[in-house]
Amino acid sequence: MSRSLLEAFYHRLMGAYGPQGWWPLFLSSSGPLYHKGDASFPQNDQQRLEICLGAILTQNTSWNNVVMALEQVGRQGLLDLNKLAELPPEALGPVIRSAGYFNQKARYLGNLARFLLQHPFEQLRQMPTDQARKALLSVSGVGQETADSILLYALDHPVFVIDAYSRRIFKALGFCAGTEPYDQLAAQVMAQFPPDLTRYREYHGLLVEHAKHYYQKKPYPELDPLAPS
DNA sequence: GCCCAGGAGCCCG
DNA sequence: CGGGCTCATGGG
Repeated sequence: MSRSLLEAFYHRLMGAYGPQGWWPLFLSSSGPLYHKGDASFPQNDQQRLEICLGAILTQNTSWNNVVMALEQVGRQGLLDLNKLAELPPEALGPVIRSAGYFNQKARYLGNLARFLLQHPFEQLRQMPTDQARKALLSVSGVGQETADSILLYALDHPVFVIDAYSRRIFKALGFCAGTEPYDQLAAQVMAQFPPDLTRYREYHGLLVEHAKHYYQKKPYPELDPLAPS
């Protein structure tokens, strides 16, 4: 994993697409969906919770389906930790139906809500990153990518999120083999691309945007138009 | 009809 | 540790 290539690619993406301002909020924010260059984001626990719910709901699922589910959550007044913690999965499932795997995800959301009641956002934010990560991973339904998304976007911990897109793109560009275990790939990136909250958020958002342009449908382009030389 | 989406848990060799 | 299976809706 070359530091200069990783850096160059970041700037190419930024030049092509501009700041992405992830994570998109629409339920708990009356302001803009995206938060370009806004270091004070997220601003409150309700926004942090929305990010956590989205991180679970988007597991192997297109964002559009997640939006529909989150709208139902809001409509039912369920953007609320206490309610989510107590609501039986059979009752929550139909609400998030559009996000798919709704029986599983209803359980996962309940697990996470009960965890967050025991570990308030402020506590998780102050905790050392690796300790907060370990705690999140103890929740059934929170795997590595979901944990890192929550850490990065909801808890302001500078961790690099590896997802199917970033792995696919880095592999195509020859940055990595593509078969590395999650932790190993994340560690390689973070060793070469210094931890920085805003840059990590942007890089992930940019990779997803780039993937939607060139890495959605097979066959992928022979040569990535933004490949740094 | 088919393929895929911003994965995770479980089981099995 | 790695691979295969299950979970499910909605859009292209």
